[in-house]
Amino acid sequence: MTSASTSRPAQPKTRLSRDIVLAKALELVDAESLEALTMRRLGQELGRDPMSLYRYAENRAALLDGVAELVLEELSIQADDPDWKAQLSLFAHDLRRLALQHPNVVPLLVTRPLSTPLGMRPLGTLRPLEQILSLLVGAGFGPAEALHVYRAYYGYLYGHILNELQEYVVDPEENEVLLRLGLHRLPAKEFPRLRALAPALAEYDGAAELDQGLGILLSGLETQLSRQAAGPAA
Amino acid sequence: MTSASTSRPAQPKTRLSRDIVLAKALELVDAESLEALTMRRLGQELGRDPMSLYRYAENRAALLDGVAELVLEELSIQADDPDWKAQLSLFAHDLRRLALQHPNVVPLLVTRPLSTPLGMRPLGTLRPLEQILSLLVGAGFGPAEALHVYRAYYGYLYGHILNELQEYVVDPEENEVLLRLGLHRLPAKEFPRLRALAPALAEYDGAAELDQGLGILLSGLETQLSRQAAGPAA
DNA sequence: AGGTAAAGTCTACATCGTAGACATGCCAAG
DNA sequence: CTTGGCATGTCTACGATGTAGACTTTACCT
Repeated sequence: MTSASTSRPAQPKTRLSRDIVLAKALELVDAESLEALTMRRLGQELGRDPMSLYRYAENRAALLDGVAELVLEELSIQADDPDWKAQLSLFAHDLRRLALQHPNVVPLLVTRPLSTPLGMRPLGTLRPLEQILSLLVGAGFGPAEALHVYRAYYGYLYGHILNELQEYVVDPEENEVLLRLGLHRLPAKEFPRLRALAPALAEYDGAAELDQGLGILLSGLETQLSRQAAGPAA
Repeated sequence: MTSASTSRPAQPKTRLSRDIVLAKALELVDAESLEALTMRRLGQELGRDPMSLYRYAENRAALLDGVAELVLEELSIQADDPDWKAQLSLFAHDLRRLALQHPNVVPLLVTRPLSTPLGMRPLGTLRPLEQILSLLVGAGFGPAEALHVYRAYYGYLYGHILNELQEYVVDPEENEVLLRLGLHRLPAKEFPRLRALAPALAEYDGAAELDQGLGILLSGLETQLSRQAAGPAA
């Protein structure tokens, strides 16, 4: 063997760039896990010294932010569609698909913002927010109402994704078996409902569930807001 | 100074126990952060060798799970209340209060389950699920319907909490200023809506928002499910 | 050809989780 | 009271991690 052993997927020529680094980082996270994304490991994966990464991200936390931003950039929203509910539904399914495609990144999407005040987040992270606000205002909502709708919408959306990922088990064959096995550990006296629901847990249709919840929430919000706008107290 | 320098809050006598360890761990997480909770630091805080902790938790991850479980144990639900919507609303506000009280623990509550198949989670984590299912079945839902309602409910609830914590800024005085300052960084062309909403962002009433969203979602689910149960296709 | 700034590397250090051998304390059985 | 034995706590040590700072190499513009 001249230079490659088992996995050395990087030719030692090409110049590095932020995009290349982040792409490889995402690849690594998808293939293994968040903890597997260490500076040394990523450096090795790129055929470069780990320290070279610091030219493209201030530190590891920033690198993680970069990965999250990269994923979110795959999303786009048609901000001028007058049918806001359809557009929000579309966007929701896009995000859901993304989450299922990059499950290991979801913890980042969900927790990184908690340690970063809103105004300081990477722009890519804030863009969806701005676009959705724009969509809602364009559809006739007042700015404050739009914020209101956005919050309920995003809240439910993120919650649903977390829910679905929690119930998602990798191996589709042994799914039921594993599930029952896991549940079997639970004391029967204390967890009768949960144990009885094992089969129902196995046949979970995430997309349908998302649709239903969103539909209810959004049309509910719509009627409530329009009623409020019609006759509020002065 | 005889033995204490700045902070040595542990008398070297008392026997350790899992509860003591977890309580101190939670205290530390609340006072500082998740990353501050290292084995060495916690050992020092307890006046014991770091390695002694391994008698009470297999490893650091298990310790984190323990902290999450400890927090969730503060919750309780009245599973025999026939007014399920009121009970769910109560529980929701309990959880919200808990999240605001222990914001640093929320990432744990949200992400730890992602790496643990449902059946393998600490029992304390699963108890709310079981109790809510019980509540719903007791109120007349079929088991599958109950699961359905639970998912939408918990999804929205967790989403709302994440949302609220994201917009929560610590210093209540400089709140507006900081917020505006943060937002001021955003390019005006690209983020007009967001920048204009700075004042609205500042006066966020989490409890009210939670109530409204939950109310809409739950009553929507109720009517939809009852309609479904009345006349479904065979 | 030369010079300058960027890109990449090397070395070193503090800190982390934790394995494994060891010391110490406590309680029950003799 | 003595003597086990087992649970509890400690010590030492190792490999891995993030990253600072000084250095070398490379690429490009004049």
